[in-house]
Amino acid sequence: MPVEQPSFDLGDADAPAPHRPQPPAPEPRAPDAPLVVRVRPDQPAIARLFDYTVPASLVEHIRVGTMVRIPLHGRRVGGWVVAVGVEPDTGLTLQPIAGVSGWGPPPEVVELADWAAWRWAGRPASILRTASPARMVRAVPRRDGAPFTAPVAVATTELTDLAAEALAQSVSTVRLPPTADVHPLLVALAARGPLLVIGPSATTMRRLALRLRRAGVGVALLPDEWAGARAGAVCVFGTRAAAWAPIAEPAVIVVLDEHDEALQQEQAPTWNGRDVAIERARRAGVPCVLVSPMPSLEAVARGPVLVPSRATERAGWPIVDVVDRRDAAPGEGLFSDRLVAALRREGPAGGAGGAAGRIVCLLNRKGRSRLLACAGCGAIATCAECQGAVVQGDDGQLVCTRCTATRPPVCTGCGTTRLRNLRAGVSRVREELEALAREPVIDITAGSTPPRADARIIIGTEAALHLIDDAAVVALLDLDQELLAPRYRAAEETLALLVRAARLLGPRERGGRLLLQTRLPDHPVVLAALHADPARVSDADALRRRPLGLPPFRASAAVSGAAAPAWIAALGAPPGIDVLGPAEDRWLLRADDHRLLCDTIARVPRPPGRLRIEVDPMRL
DNA sequence: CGGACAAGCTGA
DNA sequence: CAGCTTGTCCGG
Repeated sequence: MPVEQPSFDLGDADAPAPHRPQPPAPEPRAPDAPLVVRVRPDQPAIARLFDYTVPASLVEHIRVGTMVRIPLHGRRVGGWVVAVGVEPDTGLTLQPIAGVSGWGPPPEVVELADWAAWRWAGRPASILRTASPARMVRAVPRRDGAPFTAPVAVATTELTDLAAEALAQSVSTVRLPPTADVHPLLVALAARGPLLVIGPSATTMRRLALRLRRAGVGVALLPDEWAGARAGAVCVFGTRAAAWAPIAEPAVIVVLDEHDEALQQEQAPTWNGRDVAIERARRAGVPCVLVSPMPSLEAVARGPVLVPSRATERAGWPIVDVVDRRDAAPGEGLFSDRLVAALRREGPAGGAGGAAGRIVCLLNRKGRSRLLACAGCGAIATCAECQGAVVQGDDGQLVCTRCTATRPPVCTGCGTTRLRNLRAGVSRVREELEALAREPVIDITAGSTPPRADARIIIGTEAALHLIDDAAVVALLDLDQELLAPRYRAAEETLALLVRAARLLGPRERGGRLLLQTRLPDHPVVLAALHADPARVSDADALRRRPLGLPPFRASAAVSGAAAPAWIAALGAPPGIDVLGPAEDRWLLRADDHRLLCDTIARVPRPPGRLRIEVDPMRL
């Protein structure tokens, strides 16, 4: 169904804004000299830029960011125009570009991609792919200079005051409790002009975008409405990739739930949407407003934390029941009397909340499996050295829990590679809960479908929090497993889990309860939730991390892959860089700041072969 | 990335 | 020594 699209609708996406002049026009050239553009090929392995001429018929479509086809070494590849009207090296015959594919990111984003490639030791092309539309955009809507329509002013509230304070800062964090409604804050910020709003959850971003649209404000929701965002004069909402949104001139950049790890890209380059947003706002000279119920140390290091009243903050955290399990015998810690009472609706929250008093029990299991059986002969997978139980690591290898010996995932009995995850943990707990509750219990793990609305008791892993949005009680059966996890962010990650649990329960006035079973009742995470005071975690973490040189106090990068030994050899021992390892075929670099770390990484040539450099790794 | 070309291996 | 594989280089 080809729609005739004879030429590009240039719209007014690059119309000059009153407070910022157009970028300088291309250098004057002889009337008959062809326009020359510099192009970055869409091939991450090719780091160079190449110059091409532009046929006269295509000149009107060319701007910085435009996606073009170029002949390169006898074939055609895609690329982005990164400069227009350049002076080519003399003595070089330039080829013409082969065509214009469509609209690309605006010039500021093309520059930001270069910065991010430095900051996260990646390739600009891989960033530009993220910044480009999923499908080619042949035309963007015309807005014909229509101005941004700000929302109608709302009465002054605590949130409008916080918004005003945040707008006076270049970077600040507004600490709003887990169940607080951020819509009024966004309305107040949008009085300044079009917002760029990014956050970890697609469903939340969609909901907030539609709500602002209903309030009469122009909104484009990424990734679907890329062209609408490129046209300008609208607020743009999206998940972490929206940090690269094609919005030419946001008045404010907002990052919701800035503490959430989903804002960080998992594959290298491991850019973090919050940090991209902060840099983008700095370059644009506009305020960056971070919002979180539990500001990360990274956010705290960037600017002031603006807090609402104690009453507001307390109202937005749930009632917390700390169940001290220090006197429980080892192994019987999962089912306290308080939990059993809640299961039988005898607890204080028996009639509270929606979903007929739903109870969600969480038992998180990181890693892939605790117990594996062979799909062929049924044997339980054990260690070849000591016959201990093995668990499957994230890389698929079987690791012995006793002697840490590692082997490939192959059955020692019959040689098959098909191993079945028994999930004995959650299954057994489900049966025991059913016996205790005397009614059916549903279990939910990653890949499950959302439970029926009338499922009253649910046991699941963290994945359950994505599939359920309503509960009267959320019980963390083994909080200590989270608190004591061997990750430097364990405390922040656990509090983030409690934040998500709190959102199932709703505001404190709904009476939902967060049940924490723990042998560490005085842990800062427990106290933070109990007192609605997340600073207890960030203060304690800062005290712990600073002397250890952990993020954000020092910068780090993990280097792995087949080419890592050669790269480390080429790195040598530059001043100011600590090189640790290898541990599990991974080296760790540390420096006092990112400038030194990233400059050093950029100077070392990359040997051929697979090399993964993870700047700011999640695990050290 | 992927084509071009050079250097190295093999079999009659 | 042709014919093939493997490796390195480079692109406008």
